[in-house]
Amino acid sequence: MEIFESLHAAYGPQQWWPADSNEEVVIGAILTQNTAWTNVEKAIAELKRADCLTFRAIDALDEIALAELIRSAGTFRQKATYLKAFARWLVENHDGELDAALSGELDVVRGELLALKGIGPETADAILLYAGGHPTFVVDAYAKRVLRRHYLIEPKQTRYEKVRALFMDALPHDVRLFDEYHALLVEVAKRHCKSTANCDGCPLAHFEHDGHL
DNA sequence: TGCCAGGCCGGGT
DNA sequence: ACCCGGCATGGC
Repeated sequence: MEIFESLHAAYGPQQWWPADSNEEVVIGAILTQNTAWTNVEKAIAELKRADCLTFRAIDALDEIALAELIRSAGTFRQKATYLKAFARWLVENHDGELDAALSGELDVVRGELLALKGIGPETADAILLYAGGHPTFVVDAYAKRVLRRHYLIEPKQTRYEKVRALFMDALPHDVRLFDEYHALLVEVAKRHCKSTANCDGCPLAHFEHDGHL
């Protein structure tokens, strides 16, 4: 866990996914697909203003009206469809109770989420970790960028499940660890692994060929 | 002013 | 299995 320890020593506890409810986590997870978080915040504010920040409300809402509320998040017609699909699934199969829907065995719930339109592997893992309290590792563009930059994965070996397995096989399955680790990878990527590398002061500067996570 | 951001889907090879 | 075009807003 050398990388984790270095990042943790440098940045400390992160408190990453800001939300007032588990439902808001899921909504944010869908809205943030390939989208800057600042644009998601505007959309969430619009949903809150319309009192539509729950899946029961979204299930009852007209899809076109929903799309208009979340316009600022980009790809808003698709995301409106995805939110409606999630709401319908939740109400039909779990009486609209998110916590109950996420309370099963990790792999089982993960499979159910992946079967939904608009829920891919990263969104599923974010939901499972941050709303469901399941120990699953969230792999995003930031994590891949950091790993590539430090030669911990091959340039082409960025298939989601492979990278996820890299972490899951090497680390204890602990929610707090996975939460914190993901947040720290985002932080170091934002500071040092943008399009142009700012390696000055990067906590990982000396980890170039160390295979440990 | 074009490029990018906390992806995913559907169709093609 | 993997690759690609489309989706779309707001910030830099």
